[in-house]
Amino acid sequence: MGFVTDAPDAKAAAADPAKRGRDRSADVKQAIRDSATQLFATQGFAATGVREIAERAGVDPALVIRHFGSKAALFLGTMTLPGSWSHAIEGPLDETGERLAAFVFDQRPRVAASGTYAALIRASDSAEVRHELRMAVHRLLVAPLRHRLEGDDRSVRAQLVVTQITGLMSALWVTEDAEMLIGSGDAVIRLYGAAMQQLITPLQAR
Amino acid sequence: MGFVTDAPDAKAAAADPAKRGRDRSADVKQAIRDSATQLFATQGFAATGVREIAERAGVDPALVIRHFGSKAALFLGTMTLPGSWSHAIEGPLDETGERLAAFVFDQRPRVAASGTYAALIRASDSAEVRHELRMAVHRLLVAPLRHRLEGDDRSVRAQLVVTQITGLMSALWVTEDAEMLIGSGDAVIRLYGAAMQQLITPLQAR
DNA sequence: GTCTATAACGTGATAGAC
DNA sequence: GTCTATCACGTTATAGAC
Repeated sequence: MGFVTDAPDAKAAAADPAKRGRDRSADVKQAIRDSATQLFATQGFAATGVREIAERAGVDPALVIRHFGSKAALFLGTMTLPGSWSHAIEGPLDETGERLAAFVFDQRPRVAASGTYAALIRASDSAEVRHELRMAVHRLLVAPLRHRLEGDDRSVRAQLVVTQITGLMSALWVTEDAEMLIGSGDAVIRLYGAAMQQLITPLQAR
Repeated sequence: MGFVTDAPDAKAAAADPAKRGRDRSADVKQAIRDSATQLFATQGFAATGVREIAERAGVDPALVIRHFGSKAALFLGTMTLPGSWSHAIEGPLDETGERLAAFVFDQRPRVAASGTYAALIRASDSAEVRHELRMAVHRLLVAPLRHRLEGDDRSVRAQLVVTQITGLMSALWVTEDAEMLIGSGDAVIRLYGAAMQQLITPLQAR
């Protein structure tokens, strides 16, 4: 397979076999968590096997289940959206649209963010994953953004700006729309930023 | 399970057992296709079994594979986005944003459109599905829309309007964002429509 | 008692024999 | 076209090591 991202042989990162009992157990659990995070984010839920996670962590497959209950629970426990949107949301209000677009655009190579989002969307047939996803998006994006808006329909507008953001994330990370990448990032940021700005600070004009 | 949409017992729709040879074979194939379309659109790829598809079509499970090669190929062959966007795209240009938003919003109860889109997105870990999805979206939305735009950056703008559309589809059909439904459809259509209009007929002002 | 490893079960998709 | 075998999967039962 071969991943570009990091250590070619992260196996046996499991634990110092010299350790015993609770110490080693914690290490094993962490090794499983790390392995799962990597694999889920790069391959998704369905394509990643429990045996594969275990092998990469250097432990027995049964341990994965014993420690986390099920593959689904492990997925839910590890796949959490990283929340570093504060800078994009908290700057000057009249350029927030562009900052948001630029932020999404710049995350492209980062597997932690883009891979996690894609994995969650693709696993969203589970009601639990959908719930997790909605909560995370609300906490990280909708709520902070709504807090900054002024005027009418604040809630709906915040929600809709986030809908635009997730649309961009989907295009870049889920369906991987290549045209948009070559289509000059600058234009994307400027134009999509303006479209979001329309809902952040609405113009009276029409 | 119980589906709200249609015939409670569509089983044995397979074929008239009196028929022979090529005739019956075509009927069987169609019955499998119908069954698969229904089930994939309501339950998604992973949750739908070959046995289940076969039972609903009234045929042997092995026939499903024999006729379509694999479950994945059957999925690819049946899940195609319905394309009835013409009205929304072809009306007066200065209200296209609202028409697009309204069209998406009104599709909500229709499983054929919403379920198919959700199923495709969730199966988009397959490179083939991603390709299929991009082609369909381009053919149904990006190309017709770009054809109607004027001014600079037509291609990018068309692409970005479609990004907004898919964002709305994701929110309504994939993550199933409930707040937006109660959040008064009228406001959603008006506001999101305006945001799309921003890219369809850009204002010079700022 | 607690953590780990072996082996086995049930179910899924699919391939091959008839 | 139908039946049965195969193989990989998630998961569990159970026994071993400290």
